[in-house]
Amino acid sequence: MAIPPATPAFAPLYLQIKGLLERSLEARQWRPGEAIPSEIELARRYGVSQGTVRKAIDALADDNLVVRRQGKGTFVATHTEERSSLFRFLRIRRNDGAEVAPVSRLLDVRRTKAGQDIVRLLALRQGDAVLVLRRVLDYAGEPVVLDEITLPAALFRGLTKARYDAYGGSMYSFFESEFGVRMLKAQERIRAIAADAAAARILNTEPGAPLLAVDRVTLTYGERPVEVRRGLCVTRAFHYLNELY
Amino acid sequence: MAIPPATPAFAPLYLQIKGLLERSLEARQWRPGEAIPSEIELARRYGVSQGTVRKAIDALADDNLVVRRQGKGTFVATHTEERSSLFRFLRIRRNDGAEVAPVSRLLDVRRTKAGQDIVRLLALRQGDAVLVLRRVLDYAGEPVVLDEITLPAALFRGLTKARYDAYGGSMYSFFESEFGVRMLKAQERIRAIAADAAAARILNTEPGAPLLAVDRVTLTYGERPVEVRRGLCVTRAFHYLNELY
DNA sequence: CAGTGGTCTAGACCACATC
DNA sequence: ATGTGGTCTAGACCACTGG
Repeated sequence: MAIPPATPAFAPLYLQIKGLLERSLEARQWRPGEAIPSEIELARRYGVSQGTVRKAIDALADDNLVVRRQGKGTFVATHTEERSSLFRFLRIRRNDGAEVAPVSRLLDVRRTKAGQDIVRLLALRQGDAVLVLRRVLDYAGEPVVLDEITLPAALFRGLTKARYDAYGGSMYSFFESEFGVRMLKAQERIRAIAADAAAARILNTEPGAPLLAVDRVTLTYGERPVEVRRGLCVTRAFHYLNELY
Repeated sequence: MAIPPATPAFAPLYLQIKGLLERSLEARQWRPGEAIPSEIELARRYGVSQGTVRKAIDALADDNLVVRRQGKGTFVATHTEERSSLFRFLRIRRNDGAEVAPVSRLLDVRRTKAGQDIVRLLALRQGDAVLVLRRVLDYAGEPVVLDEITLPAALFRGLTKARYDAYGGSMYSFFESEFGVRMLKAQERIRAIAADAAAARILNTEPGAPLLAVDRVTLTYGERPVEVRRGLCVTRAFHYLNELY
């Protein structure tokens, strides 16, 4: 132990360390996919024991902010690598349960002013600009999900359809590597609705057909909302999977 | 340290301890809501350090099998106490987000032979008997969810409508305290369907109206399935809430 | 081999609950 | 005052990775 904490610990020491590491991650002090310093090095740096750093990193790993790999190190979590991370935010499964990766097809990108709901959900100011993306997820060539994705324009300067089309990889991987915006967690509200004519056409079904409507608000560091998304899903051959525990 | 483990630890020691504790829980060595022995006592009993027992109990707490309370002890988790545990398995929320507890109204209990799907999902044998419960969840007097709950008859001997009606409390609390069956985790598959005439009548909506169909398989100790449930939900004023992280 | 995270121990002290 | 879980430390050893 080198430096005893001056503050009598409003929070436990390991949570303070976790907070410091979180701020470093947010500041992109280490890039996604990169290793952070070893536990021993961090312990030395912060003047605490290795056990305390360990608890801090364990907490970060629980939050999916970093990934531990025995013998190698601890790495900044990324949407770009690891096939598994795709299904963390994609809960749609084929009815036989298989984890099939869909093809993402961007229909259009449009720029507009945020409506009242979006202003509230994204914590924007009245009149702020947003980008609205419409995209379809195809499974084996069949359209299954129609997403309308709303983003604060200020955070995604230069996002165009051409640029996404040129990029290979998932939407969140695109956001992370091209705009430095990392989606960390989300809240979804799910309802059943009847398909309108436009959605029915795109999803290759009939108007009035029951659809799953999934309304998502996605958060980045500091609980800041950075995406609002509505997904419409045809659940004939697919379903939304959720684990309760 | 008293007894060094004879086996060279196929699993880490703390996971072995966790397994032993789990078996004790399953055997109802301590009743739901009761305190388990203190960390120091367990460490003495198993001949390991307190830190190892601590990691084992932490893992059990992560699985929601026990609840830690500082200064008091560690308690066997129960569906009977704690309002919060209700919403662990009930994801329906009012559109304004409020956690309102519904009133559960049992329509009927019927005994029958398990069909092919149920045999598979509940790991039964062809011809085994099951109980089928139909119940409605009312929110402010309005029917919102219609559940069809299928249980292995062998585990729920003596379950009747009268007995449930006499019992105050949630369904899982009823199962736990009256039949010793504890629901630990579940998997849900969610789809949008059109209401049939029967469901529409009970849920006070029109045939063909879009409904959320939530298919749940619920597991107890040892990953054994003990409940299959289909919930139909009118999502006009309500939705299904899910957190992704 | 050295370096990393993973486990285990032993002991000190803190925070909380109860009597 | 006592007993509980919660934090923190220091050090030993294990298991995995890669040069």
